[in-house]
Amino acid sequence: MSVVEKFKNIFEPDLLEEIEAKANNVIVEEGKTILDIGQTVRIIPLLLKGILKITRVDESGKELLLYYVHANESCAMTFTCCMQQYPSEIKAVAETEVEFLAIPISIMDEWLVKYPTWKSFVMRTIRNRFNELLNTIDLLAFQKLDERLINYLKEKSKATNSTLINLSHEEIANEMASSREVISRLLKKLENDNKVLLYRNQIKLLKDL
DNA sequence: ACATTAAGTGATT
DNA sequence: AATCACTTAATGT
Repeated sequence: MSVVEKFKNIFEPDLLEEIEAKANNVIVEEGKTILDIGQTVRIIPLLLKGILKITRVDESGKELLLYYVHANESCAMTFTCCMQQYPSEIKAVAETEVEFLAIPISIMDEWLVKYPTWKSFVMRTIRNRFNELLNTIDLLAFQKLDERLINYLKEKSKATNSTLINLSHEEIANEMASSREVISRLLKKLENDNKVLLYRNQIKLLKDL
């Protein structure tokens, strides 16, 4: 599907034309880091295909999942970072093979005044993400780890479009900034409640999770 | 058969 | 809920 077709309901025709003219099509293979902490944001990614995983990393190298960017979305953090060329606070990894349009940040300002649909798109993605982050903070602050784990598994399942999760308990623990033993115990509990099936490096999600 | 890595468990803080 | 120390199970060589 062409770019124009994909976004014709969102952006005005003039803008679509300019996107076609000025944006580069980029394809990144699974697992590759697109943007690391400290790097300067040079482009705005407009996701066409695949999923980006956005994480924070603390001093000791532990990762905490912030959110996923799905197709037809962009990353709110890049908007906020790029305006004034701040280095990135976050890390973006291609969760699957990813295809996106790279829009040079130099024309961001121009588009914001020129195209109302671009402005509302930017505002909308920032607002959506902000709400989601508030939600995440709620989860961290008030929700118990077991609920967070269920949440995590569901998100993962949605991201990979499969109920079979290919992760070790340790990998999950790292992404949730927890420890392997705790995750193992919680998963065991979920298995006893017939919510999941556990295998080595694999977790099968059952319907009534 | 052996080594390595993932997962399970009890005790301690 | 995290960490430690240890056991058990699965997997690769």
